Amino acid sequence: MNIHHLLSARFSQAIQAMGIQDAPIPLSRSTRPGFGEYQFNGAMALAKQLKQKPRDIAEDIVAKVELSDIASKLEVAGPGFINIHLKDEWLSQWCDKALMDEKLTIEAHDTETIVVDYSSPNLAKEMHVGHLRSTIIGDAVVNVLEYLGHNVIRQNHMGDWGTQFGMLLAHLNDQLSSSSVAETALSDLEDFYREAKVRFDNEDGFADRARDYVVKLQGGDAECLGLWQQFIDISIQHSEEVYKKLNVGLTREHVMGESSYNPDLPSVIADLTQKEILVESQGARLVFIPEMSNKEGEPAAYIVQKSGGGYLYATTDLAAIRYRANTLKAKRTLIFTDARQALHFKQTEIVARKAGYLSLDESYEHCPFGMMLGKDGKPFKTRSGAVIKLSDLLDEAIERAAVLISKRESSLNTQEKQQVAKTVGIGAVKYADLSKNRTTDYIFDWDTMLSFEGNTAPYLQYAYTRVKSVFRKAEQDMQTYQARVSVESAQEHDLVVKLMQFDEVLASVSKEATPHLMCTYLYEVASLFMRFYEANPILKPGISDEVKNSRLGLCALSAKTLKAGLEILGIDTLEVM
RNA sequence: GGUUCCAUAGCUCAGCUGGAUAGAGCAACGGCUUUCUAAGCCGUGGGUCGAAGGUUCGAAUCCUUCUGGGACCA
Repeated sequence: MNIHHLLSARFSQAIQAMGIQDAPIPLSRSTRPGFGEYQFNGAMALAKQLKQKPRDIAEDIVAKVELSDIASKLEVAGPGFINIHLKDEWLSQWCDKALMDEKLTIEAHDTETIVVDYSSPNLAKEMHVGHLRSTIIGDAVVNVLEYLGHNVIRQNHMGDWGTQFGMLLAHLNDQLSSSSVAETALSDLEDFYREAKVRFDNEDGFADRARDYVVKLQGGDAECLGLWQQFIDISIQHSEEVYKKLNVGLTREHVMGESSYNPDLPSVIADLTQKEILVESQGARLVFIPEMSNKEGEPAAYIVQKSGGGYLYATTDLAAIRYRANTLKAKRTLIFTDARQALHFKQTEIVARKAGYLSLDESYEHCPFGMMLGKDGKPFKTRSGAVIKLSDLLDEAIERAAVLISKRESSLNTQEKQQVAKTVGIGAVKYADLSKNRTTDYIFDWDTMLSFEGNTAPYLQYAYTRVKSVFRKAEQDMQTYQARVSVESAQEHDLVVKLMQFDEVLASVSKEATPHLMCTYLYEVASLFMRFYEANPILKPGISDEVKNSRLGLCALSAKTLKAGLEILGIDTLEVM
C-alpha cells in the first residue's frame, strides 16, 4: 500500500474531471500535526491558469475528489492548501491486511535486472575503513532492491590487477621458496605489503625483479599466474571474513575483479577505433569529450591506452559496462565509490554512450559518498596516522558494546551477552554510517554511535525487543499473530500512518540509493511505537480482550516493520537485550 | 586556473518533486517508575538556514555573484 500513489491518483482524477489536463499533482506529507497527514498543494499553481482564486479552486477540488473511503476530513487552509486527514477505520482495515501479508502490503511493480557494483576493495592490501561505506551502503541498497523483487546482480569489482602485484609476487615467491606456506605468509596483508615495499625501495635488484613479474603476469606466464592466483585467493578469504563479521551478503561468487576484463581490453580499443571515437595522440589512445570542454573550447581527454600500450581503469570500466549491458542485461547499474571518482564516472558514461555500450533506457548511476572523518574533522586514522583496518574497527565496536552491556543489569549469561555485544556493536557502526546522507563527509564518533540513546541502532533494536517481550508475556507468537485492529488513540493513529508509509520509503531508497531515508523512517517508527507503548497499556489489568488483541496487532506490525527495515540495512535484531 | 560538492541550533545531522510557524538526536535544565524491559516517555530553552541579489503568490530548497572549506582535473 503506497498512500502517496493512491492519493495522487485520486487527485489526478479530480483535476481531470475539472477539465484540466496534464496538471502536476503536488502531493506531500503535511508539515504539522494539525494539518492532517498529507496535503495537496496544486490549487495555488492553477490559480493563474484558471484565473480564479486559489481557495475557490481548492474548494472545487475538494468537492470533486473521491476520498470518502480514506479520509475523515478534507479542509482548505491558508492560501489554498488541501489538508487530508486519514480515517481511523481505513487505517484499521489496513492493519488487518498487513498482519496477513509477509511483505507488509508493499505494491507489486515491474522488476528489473540491476547490477550493483560495491565494496570493491584492493586485494593487494587489507580492507580498511575506507571500504566500509561502499560495502554497507551498497549492501543496503541491494537488499532494498531485492525486497522489492528486482533481479539484482552483485558485482564486487575488486582491485586484483596492476603493477603493485609485481613486487608482491616477487616477495611471495621468495617467502614460498624459504619454505613458508602462502596462508602464513599472507596472514597479515598489511605487513606483507609493507615488507614488499621496503624491499622494492631499498633492496638491490628487487625492483627489477618486481617489474619483471609485472611483465610476466601480463604476458600470461603460467607460474606467475599461479602465484597471483594464490595471492588473490587468500586475499579474497580475508575479505570474506570481514563481510561475514559485517553481516554483508557478499561472497566469492560475486567477485568480478578488474582482471576479469583483461581479455576484453584489446577489443574495447579495437571497437572504439572502428567506431572512430578514438584518437591517437603522442602514442596514447584517447577519446575527446567535447561535452566537457573548458572555456577555451578544448575538450576533456579520456585516455584509454597509455603510450606504452598499457590499459587503465578507464578501459576496464568500459569493458565492464559492455559486459553488464550485453551479458548481464542490466537495465540499471549502480556503482558505489567515493565522491572523488565522480568525474571519472561521468566521463566513462559519456564515452560508453558514444560507443553504444549503453542504450538510452539503460541507466548508469554513480552513487558517490563522502569520506569518514575523525572527531577533528580530518580523515579518520589511528593516532599515529596509519590507516585503520576494517576488521580492527569492527572488533573495537564489539568490545565497546560489551563494556557498555556489562554495566547493565541483565539476566543474560556471558555467552548471550557476547552475542548481544556483537549484534549491537556491529549494528551501531553500520547504522551510524547508513543514517547519514550518503553524499557528504561524516564524522565517525564512537561515543555518539554507542551512546545507545536517540537515533541509533540500539534504540531500534531495543524497541524490537520490547515487542518481543510483550509477546512472550502474552504467550502469543508474534510472527503468526492475527487480530482485528481498531485504531482509537492518537498514538495508534500516528503509529499506523507511519507503518503504512513503509512502501513509500522503500520506493525512495531504491530510486535514489539513499539508505538514510530508511534509517530516519525506522527511527520514527520506533519512536512512535515507544509513545504508543507508554500511553496505551496492553497486558495491564482492566484492558478488555478486544483492546488487548488490537494493540498486540499493532505491536506485531511495528516489530515486523522494524525487523524488515533493519534486515534491509543489514542490521540484526535481538529477542532480548 | 578549470570542474564539482559542501556551508542549517553549542555538537552530530534531517529537511523529498519550491509550500503554512525550519525539524530530530546529543549536550543543558525540569518532570515521570506500587516497571507490559527506564537502552524508555513527557516538557523547557536554544536559529539573521554562510552573504547579497534574482525568479515566484511562496525560497533552506531553483538561478547568478561573492566568501569560506573539501575533492577532482591539469
